[in-house]
Amino acid sequence: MENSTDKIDRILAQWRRERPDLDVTQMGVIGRMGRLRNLLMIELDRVFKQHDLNGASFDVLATLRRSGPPYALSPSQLIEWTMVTSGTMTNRLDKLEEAGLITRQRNPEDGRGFVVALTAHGFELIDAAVTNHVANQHRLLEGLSSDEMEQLDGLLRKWLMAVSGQTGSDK
Amino acid sequence: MENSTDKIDRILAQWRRERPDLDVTQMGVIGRMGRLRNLLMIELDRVFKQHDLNGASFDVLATLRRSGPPYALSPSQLIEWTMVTSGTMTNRLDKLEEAGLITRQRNPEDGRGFVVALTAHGFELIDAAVTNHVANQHRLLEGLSSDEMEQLDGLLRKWLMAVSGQTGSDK
DNA sequence: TGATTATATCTTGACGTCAAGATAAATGGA
DNA sequence: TCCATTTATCTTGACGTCAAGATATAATCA
Repeated sequence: MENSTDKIDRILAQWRRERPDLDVTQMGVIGRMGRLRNLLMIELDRVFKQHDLNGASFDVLATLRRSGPPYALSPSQLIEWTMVTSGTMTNRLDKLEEAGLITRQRNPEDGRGFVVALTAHGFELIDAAVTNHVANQHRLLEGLSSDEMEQLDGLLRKWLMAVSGQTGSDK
Repeated sequence: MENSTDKIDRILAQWRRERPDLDVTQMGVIGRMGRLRNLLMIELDRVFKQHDLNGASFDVLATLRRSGPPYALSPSQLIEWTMVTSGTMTNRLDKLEEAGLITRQRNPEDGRGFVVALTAHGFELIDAAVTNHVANQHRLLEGLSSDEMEQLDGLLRKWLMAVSGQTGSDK
């Protein structure tokens, strides 16, 4: 017990044997983050599925919900918040519209644009889903103390800022 | 300056306004990790692309390379290391075989199986790619001190272990 | 030995995503 | 006013992934 190793440790050990010239410390951090992210996605999807949603549809509905009344945004605004391409957003909106969770109306003030709004059903559904989603996230972080969680958040924030700055993304 | 906010902070602020009943601290941590992961993937892909690879093909070739001589594994072993489904692996191997980076031969000791091996070209390519990949990872972590990196790794390890145990995945 | 069960891999069909390009409407000068 | 440019969104085609099921071989056991 203790000092237990995981798959990432075994990968790093292999590299150190085969390529002792490389310092794979960073690979460990990045690899562990990737694995964790995948695992978390699977767990989050479980709850989404209980509401007939997936990560993509949840993302759009949640963005509309938290934007506040009248729970309506343009596709462009949704694209900015969710950081997907316009093609992806068109596809997501098609599905959500067909499911009766949103409406898509032409913007009377700009003939090029649309206004995407939550339906009553969409509102109820996302409000319930978010409640369960947040509870699920709490469960997934039970393994860390609040101090550790705060520390982790600080480090991730710093890292994210650094990489964003370096690559000119986000804002 | 200082105390700067990012997109995640703005999302959390919206939730706190619209749903003050929810504690979204955990959402912040998970969200920031997701964004960071996406950003990192984009940056890693840049280097993969320089070698005509993507994350999927790099993953397979790297697994074969670090397994050591004779740089050969079964599809099942590759599936276990890379944690993808068999259908995904078949697809990846088809592409790599067509590109001349691996060979796929029937296993003489088990008629159901195959032996996937790096070609000479595949070996050279992945060895060069890994060198650049590791340098790229170093660059992406320049924003953190080695102390911070170590701290982060420890927290991620603990979190990963907790979630893995909770969900019975990984090993 | 023959039948059942387990294993290794491939096949198929559906998804969500992206890049690139097509439309159509709005904007900014000349 | 008219044309060139920009903006908002949709369309198309290609990818990588997964779940479910199809095959074929191996292992087990009655």
